[in-house]
Order: sequence, then C-alpha cells, then structure tokens
Amino acid sequence: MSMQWLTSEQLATWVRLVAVAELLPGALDSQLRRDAELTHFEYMVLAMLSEAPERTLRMTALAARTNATLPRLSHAVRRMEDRDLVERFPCPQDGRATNARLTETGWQKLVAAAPGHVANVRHHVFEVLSPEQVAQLADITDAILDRLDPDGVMTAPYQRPTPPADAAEPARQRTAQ
Amino acid sequence: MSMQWLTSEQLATWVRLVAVAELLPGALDSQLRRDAELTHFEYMVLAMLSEAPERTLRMTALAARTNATLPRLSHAVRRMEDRDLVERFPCPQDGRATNARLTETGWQKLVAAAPGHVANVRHHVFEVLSPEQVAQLADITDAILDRLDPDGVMTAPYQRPTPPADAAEPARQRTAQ
DNA sequence: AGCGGATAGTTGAAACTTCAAGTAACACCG
DNA sequence: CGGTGTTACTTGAAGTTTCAACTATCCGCT
Repeated sequence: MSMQWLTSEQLATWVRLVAVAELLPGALDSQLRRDAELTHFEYMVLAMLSEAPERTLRMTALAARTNATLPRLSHAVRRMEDRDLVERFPCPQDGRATNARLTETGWQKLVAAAPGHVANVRHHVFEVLSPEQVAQLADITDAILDRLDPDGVMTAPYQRPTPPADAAEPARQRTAQ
Repeated sequence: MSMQWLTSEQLATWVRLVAVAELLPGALDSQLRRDAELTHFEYMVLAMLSEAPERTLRMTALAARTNATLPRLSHAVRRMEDRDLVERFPCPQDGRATNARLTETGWQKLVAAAPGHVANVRHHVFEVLSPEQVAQLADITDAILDRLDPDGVMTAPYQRPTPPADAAEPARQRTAQ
C-alpha cells in the first residue's frame, strides 16, 4: 500500500488518530470493568441519565447521546434493570415511548465509579498534554465533529468556556437546541 | 454529575474526544461495509499484511498491529480465509506459530477498497483541519499514545516526517521491531 | 534425554451487538 | 371515524467478540 493520496504528515497523523480511537475505548473499559463492574457503555448510560431532568430520558434520546442503536440500548437497559441500576416505565405524554430512569442504586454506582474513571482520564489524556494542547484538541475535535455529528447530539450539553488560558470555574450552560 | 475534578475546558475537550473515538470507527465501518464489503477491522488486517515482508505476518504480530485479541483474530481470519482474502500456514521457524498471508484476491480487495477509504478519511478529518492543526494533532496523539501504547505497536512503521521548523519536543523514539 | 514452565494458537460456549421482523401508539387525511 | 403511514420501541435469531479451556511446541535446566 503506497497511499499517495495523503501526505506523509497526514498519514502519520491518521495512523495515530486511529490508534487512539482504537485504544482509548479499551482503556476506559478495562478500568471500569475492573474497578466498578461497568462497561464504558453502561457508564455512559448512567452518566447521561444522571444529567437529565428527573434523571430520566426517553430511550431514543438516550440512544442518541450514547451513540447506540435502539436494539443495543434496549438489551443493555434490560440487563441493567436486572441489576437494579435503571428502571423503565411508559412515557405518560406518548404511549409509544419508554422512559429510562436512574435508580438510587444506579446513582450510587455512578458516584462510586466516577472518581476512578476521572483519574483514568486524567492519566491517559490530561497529564500528558499542555494546556495549549488541550485547547488545540478541543478545536480539532470540534472541527471533526462538525462532520461526524453535525447536530451535536453527543456533545449537546457541554459548552466550551472562553478560549483564553485560565478557565477556573465558570458556570457552564446548556446549549439552546 | 458535577465532575469538579476536571476544569470545564478539560471536560469539554474530554467529551469531544470521546465522541470522536466513539463515532469515527462507526463512520469508517459504514463506508467500508457499504462500498467494499469489509469491516474496518478486516480492512486493517489486509492493510497490515500488505505492508509486511512477503505480505505475511504471524498471528500474534498481526493481532498486536490491529489491536485484536488472539481469539478475535483467529475467528476473523478463519472467516476471511473462507472468502479467500488471506491464507494460513504453519511457521517453518516455529512450530507453534501460524503465519497469515495475503492472497492475491485479498490484495485486489484492498486495492479496490483503498481509494474510497482514503477519500472518507480526507472528508472526515483532513478537509476540516488546517495544516497547523494536523501537526498539532500528530503531537497530541503522540503524547497520548506514549501512555496508551508505550511500545508503539500500533504505529510502528509510520514514522513522522521531519517536523516543520519549531519542534519543541525531543520526540521519544517509537521503535519498530 | 527428559521434565517443568512458558509461548502460540485454536476451539466451543457465553455474552453482546446487529439485523430483521413484529407490536403498539400517534398523526394526518379523506 | 377509518385508513394509511410514521414513530418508538421490543423481541428473537444470526453474527461477532470475549472468555475459559485445551493442544502443541519451544526453551531452560539438570
């Protein structure tokens, strides 16, 4: 394979980006499985529910936020229901829809798992990047997500603070949408 | 979840990085499945073999380069063998080992699939990034891979070209083996 | 040479994801 | 109203990945 359609700089970058995309989910999964008996996907389900009003979300919305297909989510939620992490009930406003709600047990699970997960994130990403690089990475991922996720479904509630150097503790807000 | 252990800039960056890591493999998979009847994993198997001497690699080496477990690779190669994309034969030097070799059909498949794949990569990544950002991204992914893949198994053969002008980092060596 | 342990890979079963229906409720239109 | 089409799931089967043995070979040691 001589990919003459990419410059060697692009090729080197591409290979590294793919490697990160391939390795990172595994690293997150391992730590969570080992320390919290959760997959990264299950963690995301819990995390997304925890941020929603009433800790409740419709299956379709939850699937969008976790980048899952509906069948995948449906099966996963059934298994998590067996473990009493979430519960399902029909949506009062729309008889077709199902709501998933975080249980108290699920919340506790998330609270217990979060510190280790965040530590892992810090270890793999933020400890090795300068503040400038963190800002650059945010710009770069923003640009890529413009094509990959035009509606920003996966990043919806996470607005960026003001770009300049020292962002300490500004209130972050929901995007309109 | 109020993750106070990350700054809001870090949190925003993190959410975007996870979104890219989650969405990118899916985007690659869709295009390859649609246009070439290959998964991204199968494409990587073919690509790694195509770059190896004799278009041949031992199963363990191939697994490392594609970030697969040995059972996963073993099953996948068996299925690809049924499609005549690769072939297996015992390693002459080591009776325990198995070699996987790209067949002519497999090579043709890869050649046919590559242009569309590269176009997809360009579309999702390089078209939306400036040359400066491409260089930044290479530095950033390099730094992250130092922890995620210390031996550089996944990026082994892809050396970066000489950095343009101002390189701050002494570029830790990622040895091929 | 022969033993014990490590290495390389395969295999079948369990777990998970994807795929192809299937069900029920809503929405519009005549 | 009743029909037609769409939306929001759920379900069971098929395909894939992971997990736990299991086989065979190699290496170091005596």
